Amino acid sequence: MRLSTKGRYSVTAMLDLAIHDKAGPVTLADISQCQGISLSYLEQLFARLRKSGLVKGVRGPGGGYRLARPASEISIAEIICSVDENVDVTRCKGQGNCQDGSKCLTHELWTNLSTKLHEFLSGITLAQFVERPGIPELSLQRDKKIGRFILAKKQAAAINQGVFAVSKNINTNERASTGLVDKVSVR
Amino acid sequence: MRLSTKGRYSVTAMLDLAIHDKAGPVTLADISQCQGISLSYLEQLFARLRKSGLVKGVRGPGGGYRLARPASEISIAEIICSVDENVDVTRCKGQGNCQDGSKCLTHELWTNLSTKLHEFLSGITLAQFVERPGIPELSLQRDKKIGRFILAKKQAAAINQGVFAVSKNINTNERASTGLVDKVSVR
DNA sequence: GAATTAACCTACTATTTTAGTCAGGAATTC
DNA sequence: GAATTCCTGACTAAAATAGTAGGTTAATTC
Repeated sequence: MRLSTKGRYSVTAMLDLAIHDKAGPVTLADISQCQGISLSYLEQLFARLRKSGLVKGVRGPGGGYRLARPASEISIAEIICSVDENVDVTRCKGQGNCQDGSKCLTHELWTNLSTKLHEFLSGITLAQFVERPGIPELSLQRDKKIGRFILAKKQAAAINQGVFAVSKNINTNERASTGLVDKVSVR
Repeated sequence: MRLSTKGRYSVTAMLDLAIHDKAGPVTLADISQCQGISLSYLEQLFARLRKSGLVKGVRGPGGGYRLARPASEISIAEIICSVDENVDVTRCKGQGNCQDGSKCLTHELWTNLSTKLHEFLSGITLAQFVERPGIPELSLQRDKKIGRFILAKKQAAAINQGVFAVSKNINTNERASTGLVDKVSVR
């Protein structure tokens, strides 16, 4: 099991949008440069995110992408679903073809497990990550270094105005990442 | 994001082992026939499961595979980890190469998310699925139909002896599976 | 002890997915 | 009208997945 880079890129990019949301649209060129992802590839991903109604594109100079909804209403699950299209279901597609006529156990197992997984990922929102203490400041610091000056300026103003209020931070789970963890979800 | 068939096959096969565990070893040929998976492919998966210490092979006639530990001590996460090898981590491997010297946000985000996902999958054991009411009986019924007679016989005896006690059943979540759910985890 | 069963092992192959490139067009701002 | 940025579709190389094939070894049964 793994999270494709497609999914990872998307979540990361959306996080970037969420962090800079109050400061205005973020261009894909910025994200591309900052995260070392091909611009064209990002465009493909954002085409899907836009079709899913997660982001809004703003054309022309000063344009870019913004979140279509508040970060608190966008879950990790939604992001991943919009870029990963895996529509085909279990081996026995609904009617159960496990050699006999009866519905096979497998189907129920997977719908159950997938439902639980989806519920889990639905419970994590972009906002929960943005709201963690230090994140906006760290992001600003980084932006300045790589030359996202205009954005950094707008963002700094936003921070000063207290837009990035630090609220209930999520369970950080700082313990060292084991090999197992990496295998499960980070590709 | 998706669960590879590699992972899905493995979990399903392990579930089969768990259901028939008290009745003796299960052959890969049986699983192959029942689930329509290539025998050779199953062998490759079980080689990994064995190396991970999740199953024990029993050679010769009447042999097959058994769980190396009680089903209650084998989590879905362990199974998936043993067959999926994705060792490479996030883009910035530890030191953070997001154009500047500082550790990028992304890394923390993913270790955090992956830890949570792993914890989630670690919390689900094979036993939880086997113990759901009706599963052993349904499995027996199916086994009979496709000709797993010897196994079915042993299993029926086991059921009669009350080996498959129905204990606390897990949250079944019967609601219809949405497209979203399939996209998230079932490939 | 020969035949059978079934685990165990290694190498190869086709298909699909991923990740990326390229080449352009359309809206917006200056 | 020139620059900027989104937006679109078609193509491509590399990697992972899923499956094949052909064999060896250990235990059991006859």
